[in-house]
Amino acid sequence: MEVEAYGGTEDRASHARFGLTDRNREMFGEPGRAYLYRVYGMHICLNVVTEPAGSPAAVLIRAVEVREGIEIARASRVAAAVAGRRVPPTGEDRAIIERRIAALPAARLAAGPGLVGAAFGLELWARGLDLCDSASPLRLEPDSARGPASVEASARLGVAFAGDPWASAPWRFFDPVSASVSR
DNA sequence: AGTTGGATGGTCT
DNA sequence: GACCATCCAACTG
Repeated sequence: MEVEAYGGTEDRASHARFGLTDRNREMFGEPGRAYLYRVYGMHICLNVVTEPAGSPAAVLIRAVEVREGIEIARASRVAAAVAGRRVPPTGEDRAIIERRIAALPAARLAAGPGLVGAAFGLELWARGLDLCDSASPLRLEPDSARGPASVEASARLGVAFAGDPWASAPWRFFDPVSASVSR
């Protein structure tokens, strides 16, 4: 498990630094909803909106441990890899992708922000879903079967462009024991 | 083990 | 027109 916190207009690493735009609209909305965006033209990233409407902030879900539906997650990873191609992959290309993903340990299926989107088969239509609604197709639920996780903090990744203090703020939180963390 | 570059397109100045 | 809240394969040493 691995997450990163992003703040409002003052946080130079946050999408909210531009103020309200079409892309970051969800960050300014109700807490507990999903904020999704596309990065590098191909990956979908999932965030949880965390502050009341009007106060933009979100937590990026950078990595999770897939504990159920592992084969579904593998199939979603394959589908995402295939969909990311401009030209349709040949049968051989597809076989290579399938073999690579079949060989992945389950712990690595969603071990990165883009991989979380791929493993869950997320697309932009999931923007704004209420993650706290038990009827939502995408939601947060307590896991009573799991003990407390250990938590460590570090600087956020991939935000050097923001400069200090934002680039070095220790707002990445992860379970150092977990194998399902980006690297 | 560490570094580099390609894929790929929306978003913002 | 430049820049990404990324991932992976293909290099170097």
